[in-house]
Amino acid sequence: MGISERKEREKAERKILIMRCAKELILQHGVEKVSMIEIAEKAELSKATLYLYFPGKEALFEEICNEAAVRFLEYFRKRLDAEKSSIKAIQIFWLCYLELFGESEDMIIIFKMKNYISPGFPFLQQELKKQPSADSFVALLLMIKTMLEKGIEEGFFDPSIDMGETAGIIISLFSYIVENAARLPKETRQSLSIIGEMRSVFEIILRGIAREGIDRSVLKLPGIGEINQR
Amino acid sequence: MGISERKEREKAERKILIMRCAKELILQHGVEKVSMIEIAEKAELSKATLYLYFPGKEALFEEICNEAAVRFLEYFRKRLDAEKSSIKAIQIFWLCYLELFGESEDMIIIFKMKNYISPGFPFLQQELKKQPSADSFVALLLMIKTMLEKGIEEGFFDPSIDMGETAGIIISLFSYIVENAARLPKETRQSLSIIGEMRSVFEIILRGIAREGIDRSVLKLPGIGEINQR
Amino acid sequence: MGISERKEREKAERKILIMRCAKELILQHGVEKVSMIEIAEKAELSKATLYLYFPGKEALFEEICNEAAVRFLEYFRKRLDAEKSSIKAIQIFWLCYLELFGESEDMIIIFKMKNYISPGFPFLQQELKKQPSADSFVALLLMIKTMLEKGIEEGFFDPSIDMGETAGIIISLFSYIVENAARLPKETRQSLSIIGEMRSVFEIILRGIAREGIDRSVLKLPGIGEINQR
Amino acid sequence: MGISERKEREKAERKILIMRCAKELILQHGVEKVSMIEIAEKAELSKATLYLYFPGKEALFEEICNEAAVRFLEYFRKRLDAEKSSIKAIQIFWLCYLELFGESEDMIIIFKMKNYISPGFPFLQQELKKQPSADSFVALLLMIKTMLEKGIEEGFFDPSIDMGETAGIIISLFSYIVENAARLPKETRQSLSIIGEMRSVFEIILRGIAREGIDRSVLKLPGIGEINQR
DNA sequence: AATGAATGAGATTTCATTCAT
DNA sequence: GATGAATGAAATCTCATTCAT
Repeated sequence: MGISERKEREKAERKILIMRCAKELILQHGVEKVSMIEIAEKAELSKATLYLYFPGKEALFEEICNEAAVRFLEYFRKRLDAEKSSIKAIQIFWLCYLELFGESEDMIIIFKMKNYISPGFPFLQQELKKQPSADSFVALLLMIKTMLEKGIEEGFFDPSIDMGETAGIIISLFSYIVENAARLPKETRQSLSIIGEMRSVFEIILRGIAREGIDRSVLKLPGIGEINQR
Repeated sequence: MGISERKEREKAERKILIMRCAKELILQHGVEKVSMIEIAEKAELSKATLYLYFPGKEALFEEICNEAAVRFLEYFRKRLDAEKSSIKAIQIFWLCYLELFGESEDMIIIFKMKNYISPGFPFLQQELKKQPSADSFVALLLMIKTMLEKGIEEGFFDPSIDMGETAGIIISLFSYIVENAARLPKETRQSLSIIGEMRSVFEIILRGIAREGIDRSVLKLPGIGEINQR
Repeated sequence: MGISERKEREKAERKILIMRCAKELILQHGVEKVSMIEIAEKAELSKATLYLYFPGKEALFEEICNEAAVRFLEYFRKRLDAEKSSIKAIQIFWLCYLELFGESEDMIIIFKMKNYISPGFPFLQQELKKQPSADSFVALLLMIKTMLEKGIEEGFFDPSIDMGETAGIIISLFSYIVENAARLPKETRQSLSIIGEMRSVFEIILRGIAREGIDRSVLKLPGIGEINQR
Repeated sequence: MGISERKEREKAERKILIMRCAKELILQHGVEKVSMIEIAEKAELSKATLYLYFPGKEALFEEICNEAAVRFLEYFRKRLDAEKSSIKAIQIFWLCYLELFGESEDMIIIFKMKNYISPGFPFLQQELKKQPSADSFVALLLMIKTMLEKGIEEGFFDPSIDMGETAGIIISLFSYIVENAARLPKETRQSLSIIGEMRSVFEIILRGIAREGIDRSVLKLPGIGEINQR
């Protein structure tokens, strides 16, 4: 029992090692340009060994992506409190995003991979069904949608707007900005301007879906200063 | 005289044929996956012949992209009237977009190619300078920015918003949706839902950048019905 | 009659034009790297036209080579006087070589082409018979051999030496130096050092084949100064 | 332990196999005309496999060349004795040359490759610096130069002659003859006449650079007969 | 007579994947 | 379980030569 457990643990560790190396390379060079040999070399394994842990390149990438998405969702859920208002939830969502974007770079991985694996998502959901790996994307989408719909109930957002669609827009924009930001060196990426830009976009969207007459100052997202205070 | 003219015309037609075949393949499989041999086969030419018309793959793709962008800009400028209000101009912009999106698929090409040639644009403009081929993207960005700034002057939009950034957001979103939409079969793509979705996005943005208190009905974009009436 | 003559003349002129262009390119880039299209462009003709005048690349090159060799032989024969001593003849040979090397670059063409067409010559004369184009090389070889043998008769050279072989050595060395020199820009090529080097080589050979006891000062070749005085 | 050693040996053998096949093809068709696919076919490997052993065509060729040059230099150094006179050293040099020319064909490879990699060498040494692969050629040149200069000190050779230049001449001639000889079938190549010819050339040069009055019989090189007796 | 257009054959190189050990 | 070695398939690009007009 002890032995088989250890073996299993070791196997899991190897898998994580491979995924971590792949992630680093993806962050450096972009998804398309990462090759199996590079990953193998970085992990100090042989190419053939990768195939013991993953049936192929595609599967490896999908798993990387899923894992990051699941982590984000958990991270967010942990910080979320059912009683909080939708606006508050959105602000927390934003903070989680910022943190994982800057620190673990998980957001970059998520969106880079999303664009590679399910480039049509969230707009082409019918195609999605063929790729079970996209489950976590769907979960993300639903979470945002739920928040936004709660915002309608609470009177912040315009009830005539389709929040499934809006959730898609938000994911798209974040995805797009992330894809761009990922090309910058890490220091630049964490600079105020990039994060400021993402905030602008998000705020414009929030204002765009708000009910007429809502006080816009409520829709403001926390800035960098407020993040550190948190 | 007549002969040389005809030859020239034929040569131009061949060039167009190649570009058309390349465009179709790009629309079908995405830019990255299109190879010179595929284009050659589709055009019923030999690989070598392509190189008579274009110095290389890169150049072929750039020309496809530029041509589409120039066409869109001209198409739009022809319909634009200097005296019209910024809101009207934006509506016309939207109509032009819709038409070229649905009919000639030029918008799809533009944005697909943009993502291939200048993936960072519009957010990483410093990288842009290395690629002179991106001139037409810049022109597009500037045109949108100008419209939005005119909207500030006319009192529609919030003067505290950076319209260069907003123009970038709009391009990004259009680019993103287009990239997605392009994966659908043509019929689906022209369906109400996709176009409706694009309209929603654009309208949300417009509302998001509008001054507080502006009558939102002014910011509405023409729907499918109105297009055909036009 | 007048017309057909003119036509023939024009045809010959075209041929010469093509050959001249090819020669210039060979001088610039080396034989292997010259392509038919380059020659055609330089001659402001189409590739296809070249094939009207020459059955193929090979034949074009052979003719260029032959023509240069014939010219050199004629040039030399005109300056040669049957009564002159063999040493004097060799010195004139050397002067002719220098002049055509520096001015018309014919020597460069001859040897570059020789190495391309009949790389084995002068050592592999049995293979040569398959290439009738090498006639002029043979003529050159024989001329040198004749001079050297006359030198034996006149008591300058060692009668135990095979002068056919020696003639081959001389051609080889000249060929080799020319091949090297041709890679230099024209100005450098005509500099004292290259010509000086060729002279050294030739003098060493002459001393090497001289009879023992011969006054070596007789074997000196004219230097640059003497050339211009001539 | 034994296993990894065997694997390493096998890998080295494969590398040697590839190089041997490449060498044979070079000997048969000349450097320019040998392609990676031909080498692969001859070695009964796939094209891709070659790239496991060599980063590219260039590198493969350079390694072939270097290896042959290094072997020759070692072969010669082993037979050389510091106390021996320069004339003796030259005779040993000649014997080494003959042996490696006839048996392993290394000399052919060296000079064929030299003409491909550093065609200007030894006359265009300024171009050489760009090609670090030419180190072994330089070493060869220096070795000959040193021998010749020792010959001046010992009173055999004319002190007014530039021995750097002369070393260049010798390399050129050997290179030239080798290039020619390599086109012959192996049996012919090893025949008396070719080797006799090379000997003649070398002897002529030695006589040409000898001091006046030196007994020419000292400058004789061992003939075929003497080689086998050795 | 001249040529624009086309092409077949071939070159180098890359990479995901397989398999014997 | 791990891997070194091998490879098939594909990509981009070049060039001498041919042929219809």
